[in-house]
Order: sequence, then structure tokens, then C-alpha cells
Amino acid sequence: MKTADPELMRAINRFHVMDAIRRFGPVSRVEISQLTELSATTVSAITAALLDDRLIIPLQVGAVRDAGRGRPRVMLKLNPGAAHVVGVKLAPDQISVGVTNFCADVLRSLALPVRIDRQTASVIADLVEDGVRRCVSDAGLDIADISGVCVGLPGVVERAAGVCRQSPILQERDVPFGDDLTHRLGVPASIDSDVNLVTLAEHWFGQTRDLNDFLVVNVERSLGLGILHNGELFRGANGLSPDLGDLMVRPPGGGDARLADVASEASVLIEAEALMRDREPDSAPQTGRAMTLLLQRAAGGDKRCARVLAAAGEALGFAVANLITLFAPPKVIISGRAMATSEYFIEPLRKTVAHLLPPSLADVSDIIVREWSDGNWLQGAAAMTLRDLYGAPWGTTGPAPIREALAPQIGES
Amino acid sequence: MKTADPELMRAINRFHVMDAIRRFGPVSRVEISQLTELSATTVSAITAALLDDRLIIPLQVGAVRDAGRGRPRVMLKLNPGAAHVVGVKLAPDQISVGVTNFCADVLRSLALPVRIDRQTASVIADLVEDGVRRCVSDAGLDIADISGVCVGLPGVVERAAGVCRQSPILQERDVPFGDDLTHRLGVPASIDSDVNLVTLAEHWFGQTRDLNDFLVVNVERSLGLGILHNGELFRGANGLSPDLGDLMVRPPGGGDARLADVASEASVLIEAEALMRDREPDSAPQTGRAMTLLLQRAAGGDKRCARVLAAAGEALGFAVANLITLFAPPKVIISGRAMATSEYFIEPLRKTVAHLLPPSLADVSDIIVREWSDGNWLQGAAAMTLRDLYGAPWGTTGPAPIREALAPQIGES
DNA sequence: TCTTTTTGTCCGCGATGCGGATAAAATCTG
DNA sequence: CAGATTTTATCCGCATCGCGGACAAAAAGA
Repeated sequence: MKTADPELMRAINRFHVMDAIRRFGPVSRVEISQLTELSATTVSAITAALLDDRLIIPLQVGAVRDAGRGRPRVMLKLNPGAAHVVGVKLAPDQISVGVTNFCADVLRSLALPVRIDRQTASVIADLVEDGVRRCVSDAGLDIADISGVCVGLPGVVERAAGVCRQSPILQERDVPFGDDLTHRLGVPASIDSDVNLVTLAEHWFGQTRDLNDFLVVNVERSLGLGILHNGELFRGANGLSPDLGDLMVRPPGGGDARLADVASEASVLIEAEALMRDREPDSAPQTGRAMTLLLQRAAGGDKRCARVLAAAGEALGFAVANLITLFAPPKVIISGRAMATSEYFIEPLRKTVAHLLPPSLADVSDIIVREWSDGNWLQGAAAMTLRDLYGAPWGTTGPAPIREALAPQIGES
Repeated sequence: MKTADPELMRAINRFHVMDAIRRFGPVSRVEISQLTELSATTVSAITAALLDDRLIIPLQVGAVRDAGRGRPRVMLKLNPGAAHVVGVKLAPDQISVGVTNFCADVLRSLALPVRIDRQTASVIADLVEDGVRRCVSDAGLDIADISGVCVGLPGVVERAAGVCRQSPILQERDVPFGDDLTHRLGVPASIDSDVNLVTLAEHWFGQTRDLNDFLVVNVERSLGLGILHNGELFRGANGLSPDLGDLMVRPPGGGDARLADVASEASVLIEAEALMRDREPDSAPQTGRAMTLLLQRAAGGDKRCARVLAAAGEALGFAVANLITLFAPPKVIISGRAMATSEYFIEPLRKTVAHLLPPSLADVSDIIVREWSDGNWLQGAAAMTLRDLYGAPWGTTGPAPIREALAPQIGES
């Protein structure tokens, strides 16, 4: 157990200051003092240390006019060049890599449209390593300039151990992807559930910036659930990330159905494939294409196609209603690419939720649909690493199990 | 937001020391030092303060022989008389009240077998007030000696606000029970979901003392879910406690069914009532009796009665499988009175869970059945209050619960 | 130029945790 | 039986931290 000593005290307050600077853009010391409720003296001391470490920099004087009397406030902001991190997103048909600076701005990104569904973990690691090295080089950086790498992938991931317990894109189980990549790149590499990246990205950059509790349901080829609770990612008991796809949506009597087999993009495509083969036997069942086609047909009035989407929406709505019952979050974010944002999918989902929710919870949760692009993923992956670089001391106080030496020192003074 | 200052530091460490003393019985300063990883000096200072406040006391010297060389260690323990608290449990057919000392030992308890199902909140508050006063008096104490009262009741409870949003034993909604009782008794009174009391009691006194993550599914007249995550009770986004009974266990296509309508004691009794009326029209549908009778018949070979229990077990098993999928807890505790401990209920539950769980989670969770008595409830309620008296500083450090209305001003200046 | 106002920094205070020296209290040894 | 040994608890001095008040800095207004 980590004890509370002056060092921890400082770490906590330093993080609060960093967080305030990150969240509220260029901000002066007085404002930080008000935001964090720290004394002006303390803020001054901490910012001095941060400036000394070059983690933050003063905005160019004269850039902003106060229009007020008195000594002008010096605006402080994160130093974009303080560190660089790499974010990686593994999807069944694509590897995305992005290099960001200390502010999570994507400097350079790279998309490798490769089907990694049936590749071995070793091959995937090769591809990721190459992609990272390439992207870093393209950004004009050396691999030694990178402070950390975070890889997001669907499935059940144990971040603390750096192990992917199970994933739709990996045949193997218990793949130690984190250590593998760390060793390959010579840079601290972590892995996490892809949906956790969305969740963190939403919290840092999205509409729910000021919200400390919300759920994210990610609809892609597979289904994921992210939980932000009290401003922190909820990682399940053992650091396992919940996998929504394994939820059951039928009672035992009526046969079992994994949610992933009913409401994921993959399952919808399988059902839709037969439907569309009937009419266009030449159209290949390619990923993006097939979904686009399905959505177009539904929009064009094809009842059967619309019905496939509606069924998926209703199944997911069933699960979402239960999640709202469990967590009562102010907001639920449905994120994804094409399908998740289609009205033919969302409307049945909303209707189902409204129908199933007990009256006491009827107005508790807003359901928000959010289209998600590669850039957002990469920002989320970057944020995951940056969070550690910013020095988040959370969990070090409680009866915390083990705090791995993941975060490297940025600027040791 | 609470900032980290020396005072908070001390509060954290003091709580760690208190917690070590509580958990590991009479314990010496060196042992505390090892358990908390605080220096001997700090432990000495903190224990001196605690002794000064008479929150802890040294065990009588000579009570234990070390059988070792050197200065004998002075064993410290909680001072039972340091404070007294009252725990109250509201069930549909009974009000239980108990007075405990600082160690959560029940000094005196009282059970009022009253049907409060259909009483108004005001009447219930009257009954509770009377019960508390009576029980305190019976324990030879004055109401002024009581440091706090905690009331546990089924339903959705917002502890922080002291409001019961909804409960099967209250017709009204949003009942401010906490303030009401505080005012009536002149003693700080809190309310919480009954299942949270079980959860805390399990964590403090049960088999899962050393476990920081587990689920509790409470099966009584209604169904409740308690979540211990990272050693703390998970209270949902807004302090709402999850209510398992509102979970849906059927897909939208097959009609909706609240879990509470299928797997709670209340629902089972309704189904069973018809069954038993057939044969013994004279048996009144009284609460405890009917369930006992049902269990007896099932044990006696009555297939239909067994089937009713099995159906409930299977429905709950469906929900439990999904909960394990979401949280992957090392242990799931099924707690309750008669029905929850019956093999005719539990075995179908276990089978269903085993059947529905994905292989990756097959061996993650132990399902433990735990019979729960009034005494346990009261200890849980007492623990809930004592936790605060011990000075738990949790949550004061995290990222502000309330984002002050300062944020908008930032941009303008 | 001088006043006013606002921002940021410096100094001293009190509190905290910690390491090392020291006292306390028992057993072991000769 | 007295001194050595061992283990436990406390005392002293130091470093760090946050904070309040005094003070310096830097601009606009009079």
C-alpha cells in the first residue's frame, strides 16, 4: 500500500494543476488557483517546477489582451514538444498508427488496410512495429523521442499486465502484447481495450468533458463497453475490460444468444449478405462496402434491409436498457462508424430503451450518437499514455495492488 | 475540489492505521507499521493521537505472551466504548433495529414484525424513530450517546442526498428519509440500499474480507445488487444504487419481463401461491410460511414446486452470467434468507451461469451462497456509519465531484 | 508622473513523514 | 545475579509541503 507522504501530496496537486492546464487551454496562475482551490503560492511553486521541466510553457506575451488594469496574467499551456507518444488502433481490417505531441495533437498518422483477422500475434506485432517505426520516422522523429506507445484493440484486455486475454482479431489467448512491443521498440508500450480509448477520448476531448460518469457503447465489428466512473475508467475487478459482446440477450429457456451474434456489425453483415446476394451475386462481401450498401438499401426503402438493422438496434437497446438500469449514467454514448450512426439502427435502439426502462430511470440517461474516426481513436490512445505522463497519482493512495513502472520520467531535473 | 494538504495526508494515514487495527484485531505498533508501510515514527505519532482521543486502547499488559526476547509489544485495539451507532433494516414485513459499539458488536437488537408494505413514509419514520429510541434505551444508553444511525432498505437509494428514490416498501418517491430521521432523532442519520449494507458487511466481516472486488446479489422479497470495486462500494453515477430487479431478462421480441417479476421471492410466492392453494386452500399466503412450505414441498418431491424455484434460479442465473461478463469479479455472493440458500434454487442458477458464460470467463468467478440473518444486516448498517467515524477520507482527493461554475469564466477573461 | 489595480513571488509558520539515535523492557548468558 | 542482547517504542533534527501575509512587478487610469 502506498502511504501518504509529502511526495504524494505534491504529485496529487501537480496533477491537478496539469489537468487544469490541459482542460482549460491557456490559463493563468490565478485561474489555476481558483480551479484547483490551491493557494496562489502553491500554484506558483508547482508551475515553476513544471516550467523548469518544460512540461508547460508561457504563451507569447502580448498574444492576448486582458482589457483590464493591473499586471497582465501570464497564460500557461502545455508544451506540445514536451513529449511525443504513439497511438495504435487494431481493427479487423486495418491498423492505424498515429504520432501525437504532448497535447495529443496528431502530428502524423498512417493507415494500413490489412486484414489481420487471421494473422498470428507475432505477425501482427511485426506489422505494428513496422507501422510505428515508419510513422515516427515520417513525423521527423526518432524512435528514442517517443515516450510511450498505446495499442487499442477489441476484446478483453488486461492493461496492467499488458496481456490481451481474448480478442476477435487474435486466435491466440493471453497474448503478452505489451511486453512484446516494449521489447521490440525499446519504448514503454501498453495495450488497452479499444473501447477504453474511446471512453478516455470522450472524457478528454468530447462532449462529455465535464462529465465524470458515462457509458460508451462501441459498435464496430464487435461490441465494447467503456465505463467512466468518478472520472476514472472502470476496469473491472482484475483489470479486465468488460466485453459487451459476451452479454446474453435471451433467457435460458429461449436459447442463448450472445449480443455480439445479434447486434454487432459482423453479425448484421452475415445476415445481410444472404439478403443482398439474392440480388447482386457479384458484390463481394467486403467490409466497408457491404455495410454501405446495406445502409443505402435501407434508406432506399428496402424493408428487409431496414429490418436487419432494426433487429440489431433492438437487441442492443435491450442491453443498453439494462446497463442504464445498472449504472444510471447521465449519458450513454453510442460510438462507431457507419452502422452505429444510421437512423435505421439508432431509432429502434432508442425505442427499445424507452420501452424497457423502468419509469424511475426514464429520464436519467441521454443517449448520444457519436461518429468515430481514426483520428479520434489515435487521440484516445495517445491520451491513455499522456495520462500517465501527466503524473496521475490515482490509485496510489488506496490499498492499491501494484503500480507498474510504466510511466517513464519525462524531464528529470 | 479538495486539495491535498498536510491535513489530508494525516487523515489518509490515520485511516490506514485505524483500518489496520480494525481488521487485524489487537495489533502492535510494529505490525501496524508493516501493514501500512508507514514508518514506526509516524505510527507512533498517530496511535498516540488515537489513544489520546480514546478511539483505541491498549490491551491489558500480560494478556499475551510473546515468547520472544525483547521489549514486549503493546497490543492496540479499537475502544469498543468509543462510540455507539444504530443500524436499522427495513424489510417488507419487519423492522430490525440494533445498537452496536465502536467495534460493530451488536449490543442490543430489536425486531418489529410489522407489515410496512403499505404504510406511508411518515408512519414508517414514526416506527423507526420509536424502535431506535426503544432499542437505545434497552441498551442502557441515552440517545445522545449515539453517534450515528444508518437505515438500510430495498430499492434505489441516493445515500449522499439521504433520499430514497424508489422502494418496494414505499409508495412515495424521492422520500427524504435521511433528513427526516436526523431531525426526529437529533442524531446524524443516513440511509442506504440494503444490499450495500450486505456488501460492506461482507467486506468487513465475511469471507471476502481480503477481497477488494466482488459482487453481492441479494435475494429477498426484492432483488438487489452490491458492487465492491477497488475496496469501495460502487454507487453508480449519481450515487444511485443499482437495482437488479429492474433488469430485463427477455429480448424485446419475446415480451419484457423484469427480473424482479421472475426471480424474486415475491414473484415466486405469487406463482407458488396458486400452486399451493390447489391443495391447501386454508393456508394463508403469509410471508415466511409460504416460502417455508414451498421449500418443504420441493424437498418432498413436488415437481411443480421445484420447477417454480428452478425457473427463478435460471432467470437469476441469466442475470448473474451477464454480471460476471461485465465485471469479471473473483467472487459473486448470493445472499438471502430461505430461498436463496435452497439447492432447488441455487443449482439451476449455477447450471445456467455455467452454461451461458463464455469460456474465457468460465473459471473467473466463484459463486458463494451466504445465508443472511438480521444480525448481519445490523452489523452492515453499523459498519456503514463506523466507516465515517473511522475517518475515511476517500473521495476527497479525486477530481472534483462538483465542477464549480468557474469554468465558463475562464474563456471570458 | 503618480495612483490604482491585478498578478506573481518571497518569507516565515506550522504540520507532516522519515531516518537515526535513544530509551524501555523483556530474555538470555555467564 | 548482573551484564549483554534483542525487540519495541519514542525523541530529535531535517526536509518537504501548503498556506497566509508582505512585497515586488507590470500594466492602465488620473
